Amino acid sequence: MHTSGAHLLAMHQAMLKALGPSGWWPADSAFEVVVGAVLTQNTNWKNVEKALANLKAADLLTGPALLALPEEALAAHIQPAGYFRIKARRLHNLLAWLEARCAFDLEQLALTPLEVLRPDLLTVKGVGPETADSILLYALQQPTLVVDAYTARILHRHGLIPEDVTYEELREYCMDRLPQDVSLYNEFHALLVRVGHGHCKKRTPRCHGCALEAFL
DNA sequence: TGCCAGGCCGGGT
DNA sequence: ACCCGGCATGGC
Repeated sequence: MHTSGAHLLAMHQAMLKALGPSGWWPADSAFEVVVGAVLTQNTNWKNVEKALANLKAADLLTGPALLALPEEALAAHIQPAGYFRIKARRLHNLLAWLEARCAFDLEQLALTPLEVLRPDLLTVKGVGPETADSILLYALQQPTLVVDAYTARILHRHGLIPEDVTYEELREYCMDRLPQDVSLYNEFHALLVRVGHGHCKKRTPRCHGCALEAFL
C-alpha cells in the first residue's frame, strides 16, 4: 500500500543521502526569487542567471526600479532568458500586483495565510501554479509544495501516479503523503529537480544507469 | 545539430 | 474540461 507516504519520504531520504542538501532557492534575496521564478518558466537556469546578472549590473533588481522600467527595456535586459517579451509582460503584471498588494514588502506579504495568498497570486496573468508555488515556498516560506514535469516523470516511473496527472492532482498527491514542513518541501522539490537534471529521458518504467538509481 | 530547459496563455474543440 | 500552437535563448 502507498497510503502511508513511506515511498515519498524514503525517496526524499535516499536523494538527500546521495546528493546532499540543495541550499535552494539560488538567489541573494526573496525578491530575486520572485523574478527568477518567472524567468525560469520552461527555461534553462543558466539562461536565467544571465538575465539576472544583467538586471543586477544595471542596478534594477528592485520592485520600484523594475516596475518603472518600460516593458521594452525590461525585455532587452532579460533577453538571455528567452521568451523575453512575454516574460517582460508577466514580470510587469506580477510587479504591479506586488506593489498594490504589499508595496513590495515581501515579509509583510508572507503574513497572509496560504489559502488566501495562493488563489490571489494565481490571478496574475503569467503566474501559473508552479510559479506561484515557487514564490510562495522559496520567497515567502509558505507551506506549499512545488511540483513539476520532473516530479511527474519520476513518480510515474515508480508506478505511483498516472502519466497524465494534472499539476494540482500531483501537488495534492505529494502533500497528502509528506509531513507539512516548509524545510522538507523546499528540499524535496530541489532534490527532484537535481535528480531530473541528471536523468535520462528514456521512457522505461525504471531507468537504470542514471541518477534515479539513487533511490531504487 | 537538433532538442530541450525548474510554464503559461488564449483560442478552439 | 482538455488540446494545441506560440513564445526564444543558449547549452549539450
